[in-house]
Amino acid sequence: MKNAETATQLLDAAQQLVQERGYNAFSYKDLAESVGIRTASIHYHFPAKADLGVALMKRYTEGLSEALNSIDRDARSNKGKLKSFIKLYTETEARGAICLCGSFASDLETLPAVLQEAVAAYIELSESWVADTVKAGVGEAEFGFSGKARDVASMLLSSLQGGLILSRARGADQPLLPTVQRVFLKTLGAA
Amino acid sequence: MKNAETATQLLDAAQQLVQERGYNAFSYKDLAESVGIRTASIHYHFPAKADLGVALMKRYTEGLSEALNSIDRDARSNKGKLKSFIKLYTETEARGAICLCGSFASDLETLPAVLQEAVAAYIELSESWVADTVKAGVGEAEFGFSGKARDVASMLLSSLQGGLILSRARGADQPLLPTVQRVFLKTLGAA
DNA sequence: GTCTATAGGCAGATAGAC
DNA sequence: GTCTATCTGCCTATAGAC
Repeated sequence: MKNAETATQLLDAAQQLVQERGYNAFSYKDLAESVGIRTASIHYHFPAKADLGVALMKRYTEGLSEALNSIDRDARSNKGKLKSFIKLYTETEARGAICLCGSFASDLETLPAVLQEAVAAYIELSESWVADTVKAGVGEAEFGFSGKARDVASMLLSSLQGGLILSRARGADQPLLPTVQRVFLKTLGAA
Repeated sequence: MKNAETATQLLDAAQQLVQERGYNAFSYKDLAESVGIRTASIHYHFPAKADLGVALMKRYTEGLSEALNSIDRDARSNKGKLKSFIKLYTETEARGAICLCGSFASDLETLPAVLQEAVAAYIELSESWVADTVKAGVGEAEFGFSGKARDVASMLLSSLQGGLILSRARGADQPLLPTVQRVFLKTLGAA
């Protein structure tokens, strides 16, 4: 039986490294130093680096799925749901990091196929949830928006991913995501 | 005197590699094979990899500057200018690549300071040009948009950068940038 | 300007002791 | 589960011949 605690520590440290430096720019040595074990021990939990990458995306996608369920359960309005969704990214921006999925996506061509597919699945999950939420808001006359829900959903996801990347490069004193939220809600006719 | 032709070939090949695979995911060996020389010869033109990166961003930023001058000279309307600007990215999407600046930005934390600054400068150039163009369009009553020009400019850049990254991951059959353009122009009240 | 040869270090990964 | 030891290969970079 694997030691779940070490595996979790490895995933936590690896996630931070990928979100800060990128999948190709961190090594098992970096990870070993973060967690306080030797590189050879990491291979016990994740035989190859690709296995670690797949486990990261799996956990991240499950986390998103749970967060979306939470939002659907708790939020009072479709506008509130979308704001809660955007908040998931705002927290990442505050850490000066980028989305795990966005980080993998920017290294896409260097990734094994399973990992590429995991990236696509994460995007699809996000996009369909946003589109459904927009549709619901339009149907309930909460948003004045007229147009394809899929289109604004794509736009939102693109601007969140790009916003995180540009925000970090511009500096912590000029956050972009509040602006993304403002413009997006205005576009929806929900401002 | 350096052989300008080889240096240009190296920059061309390196730019493609960065836009496809990322700065940390290509090597002098890859580059040498692309151009048909030995890795040691690359060091004659670009002593360290960072020098190559800086030269890439310098050339890319100068290219943008020239493209913006061209657009300002030729376009008939502010809407036309913005469409020409977006077209610069559409061509990148068609190649299945991402923006050179976006690629560097996603690896930001692993870059030397000069390169980080070059990334920030490229973003600032783009953003201020878009904001100025939006302002002009609002002033000339071409756009119905009311709000901060800087905000929509940030939004557009974020969605273009993020759009390229997500588009590649979703697959060539579902381009995102036409959608980005449509939603953006609608937001501007220019559709 | 480009080459061969080589340095020195780090990458991911495996074998086998404990 | 974690360790030491080790492998093989690739990385950036340099020295010096041509």
